[in-house]
Amino acid sequence: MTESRPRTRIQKKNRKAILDAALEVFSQYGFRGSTLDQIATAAGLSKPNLLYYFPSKEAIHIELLSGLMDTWLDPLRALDPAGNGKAELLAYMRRKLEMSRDYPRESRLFANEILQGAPRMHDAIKGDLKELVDRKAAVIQSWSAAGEIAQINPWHLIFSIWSLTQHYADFEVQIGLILEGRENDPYPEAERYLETLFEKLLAP
Amino acid sequence: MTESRPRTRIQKKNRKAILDAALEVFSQYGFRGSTLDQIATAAGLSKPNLLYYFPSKEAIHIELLSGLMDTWLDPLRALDPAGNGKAELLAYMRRKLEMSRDYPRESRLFANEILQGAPRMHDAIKGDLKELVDRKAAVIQSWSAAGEIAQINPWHLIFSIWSLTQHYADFEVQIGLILEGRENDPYPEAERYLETLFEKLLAP
DNA sequence: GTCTATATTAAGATAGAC
DNA sequence: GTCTATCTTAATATAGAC
Repeated sequence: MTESRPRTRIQKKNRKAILDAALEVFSQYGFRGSTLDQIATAAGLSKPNLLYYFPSKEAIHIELLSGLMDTWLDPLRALDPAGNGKAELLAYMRRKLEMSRDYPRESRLFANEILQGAPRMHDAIKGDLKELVDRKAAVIQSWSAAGEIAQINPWHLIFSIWSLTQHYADFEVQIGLILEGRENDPYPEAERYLETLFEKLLAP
Repeated sequence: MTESRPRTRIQKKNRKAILDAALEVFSQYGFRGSTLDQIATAAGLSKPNLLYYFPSKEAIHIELLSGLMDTWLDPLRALDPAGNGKAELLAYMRRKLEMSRDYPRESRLFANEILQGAPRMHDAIKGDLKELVDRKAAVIQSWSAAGEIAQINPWHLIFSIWSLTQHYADFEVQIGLILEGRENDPYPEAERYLETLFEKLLAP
């Protein structure tokens, strides 16, 4: 995926600026709704100069997505079968919530890709992601069987952790408007609320 | 919003076909990522004929969104202050899950609009939606005070009902790929899982 | 009401000077 | 490496015949 390795300092800086600008634009408008003009402007470069660094609009998008999948799955990979079930799952939820807070654009880029039918992530979801989820679902089932946590459907448990945490990034605008005048930063309350929710849900 | 009322049967039929096609396309690609060509093809009409019924691409989008807001809020409006707290909230969750199952495109249209910064729904969210949510949050608080349900943040409770149910529509592709070979239809399990979750969360 | 033809602008991408 | 100029295609929208 990273065949062309940047050499000079200026190349590194510009590639980084382009990817950051593209993340900003793609995460808001999706692939087809974004234009090279927007990305070039956001990156402070001309359109042809942008295409000096990347061969096409699609190449930028693919570069972003392929970098994303790994980062996105790291918290789930970190779920330790040897650890305590409830503690591990709560820690996973907290890490996912932190990612929504710290990387909301990445979350929205992913959401856009799925909404559009996952044309570029289809294989990664069907392959690596499914395989990882199935593996971790078995771990969760073993925690249930050992009486560490309640008997619950592990796949839907994972979906619920995803949806509850990513919602704060993906629907940030809506949440901000509804909580206006009440909570400037929804995350502290979100963490308290979700901790309570999963404590109660997982209690055997 | 509905200034031009269709007269003839054929007008009604074509307007409906256009709005249905537009829902299909907009919900997948967002406003900017969708083209009139796609919508016209999906509706079985020529592009100029489509623009005979609607003055512009934006007019179609606005028509869809303004129809959506009301339908979307009906289940929350139905939350009855006189009813039993836990039963009312579980019924709300079930209605929202049914909407994800029966109207997934509407859910994705809404998700796309929020992801793009809610340019056309901003005022409706800040106005009607916020007002309704604040009102129902007070109802939920009164249920907590009366000991009918646990003490929990009512705003985040509402967010959690939205995220958990809408996730099955918005991330349908991802869920389908992960559950492939396991559950053809995720909704029966989703309902069981979410019932358990909210039973445990709301128990005083 | 519906179509073909077309005007007009925007978008992805390239050529070639510096 | 970066720019201006430009090619080409696609997109919104309109004109005008039928």
